[in-house]
Amino acid sequence: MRKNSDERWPEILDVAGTMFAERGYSATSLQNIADELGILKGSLYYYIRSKDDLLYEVIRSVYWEGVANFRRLSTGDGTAAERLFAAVVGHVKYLTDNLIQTTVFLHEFERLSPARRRELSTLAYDELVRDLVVEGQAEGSFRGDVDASLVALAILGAANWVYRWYQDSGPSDGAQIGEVFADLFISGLAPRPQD
Amino acid sequence: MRKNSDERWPEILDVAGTMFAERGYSATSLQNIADELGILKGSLYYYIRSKDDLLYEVIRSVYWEGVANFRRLSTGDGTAAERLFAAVVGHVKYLTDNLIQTTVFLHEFERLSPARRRELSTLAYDELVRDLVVEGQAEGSFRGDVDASLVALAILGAANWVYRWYQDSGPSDGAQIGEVFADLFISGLAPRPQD
DNA sequence: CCTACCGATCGGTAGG
DNA sequence: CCTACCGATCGGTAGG
Repeated sequence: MRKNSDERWPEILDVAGTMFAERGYSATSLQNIADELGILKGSLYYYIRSKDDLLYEVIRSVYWEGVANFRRLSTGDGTAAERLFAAVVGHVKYLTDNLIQTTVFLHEFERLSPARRRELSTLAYDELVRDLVVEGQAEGSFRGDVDASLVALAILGAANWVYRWYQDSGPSDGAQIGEVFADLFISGLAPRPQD
Repeated sequence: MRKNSDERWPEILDVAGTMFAERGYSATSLQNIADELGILKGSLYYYIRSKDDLLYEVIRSVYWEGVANFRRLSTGDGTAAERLFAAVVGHVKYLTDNLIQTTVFLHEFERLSPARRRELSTLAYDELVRDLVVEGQAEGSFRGDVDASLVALAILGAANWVYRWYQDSGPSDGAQIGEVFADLFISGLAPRPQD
């Protein structure tokens, strides 16, 4: 069954993403992907120039959409606490709504070529969260006795780790998980009486 | 240069662990490991029966020692809050003190054969943390309006994620990171006025 | 641990 | 010149 390129390319990205998420990038051969698509392995080279291209393309859109989503939520109206809440909820929801691609991004990022790793730096997220924490500390809504960078890494660790255990079958969905996590961190960041 | 088995075996585990942590299990060939050791690939089969054996042996000891460490800290004397603090600090310190093996455990766990994955279930950690949260809620030192399992996953996410960004060159060491994280979560779990 | 290999599969490319 | 592949094979490597 011949398909035109407009139909096939998203299908390739979908199949490759699913297999990379399940077996890992290095353990997935182009033959595996071609078999799943019902085409010959060599035919994949009409769409890509190398296996690394395929990993890059799977990660690229989920990365840029995710950063844009996070930036929009973290730079809106409201206090830093309100924006941190919205950003954490939105980030976890984005992750669970795009679980396969996010899993590939978070688990296989280091398999990208060095040049592509620099392009899609994970530091973007770290900085957005850290800036929110710094703002909240300046506002006085967050305690000032903790290092904002470490707090940002704690928040992103808890949120990103969701890809390791989340199941669509429940009991909680992404938004619910995000709300619990955001509330926990914002409570933990509340200014203390002795400050 | 022939070495006896007592010297060579830990050397094999060290080299394999380092390469699995850096390149990933699937992207590391037995030839890579043999080259680094200065022996022939086929000679590795004097020590192992399969490549999976090597991954298992790298993960096994760091897993069981880590669980024992965590259990000792979480079931000692003191309140649930005190033990959660000690367990988080000890867990992060254990992770950074054994960064290579812990990275292999946390990143390559899914590459183990299904039987071995069942043997080294990551649920052990989840349950230990959840039990601490439940105890703290029963004691009244933790708020009761959050799901203990979700809180446990947030704590383990933040703590385990450390393997993704920790650097021995600083600025914080494992114990310092653990103290900030533990304090943040324990503050976040403090009973609220309206409860 | 080495020598001497195996069945199969790897990522990638040839001409048409 | 292009799109959308094919059958066959390249040099090397996989686990055993």
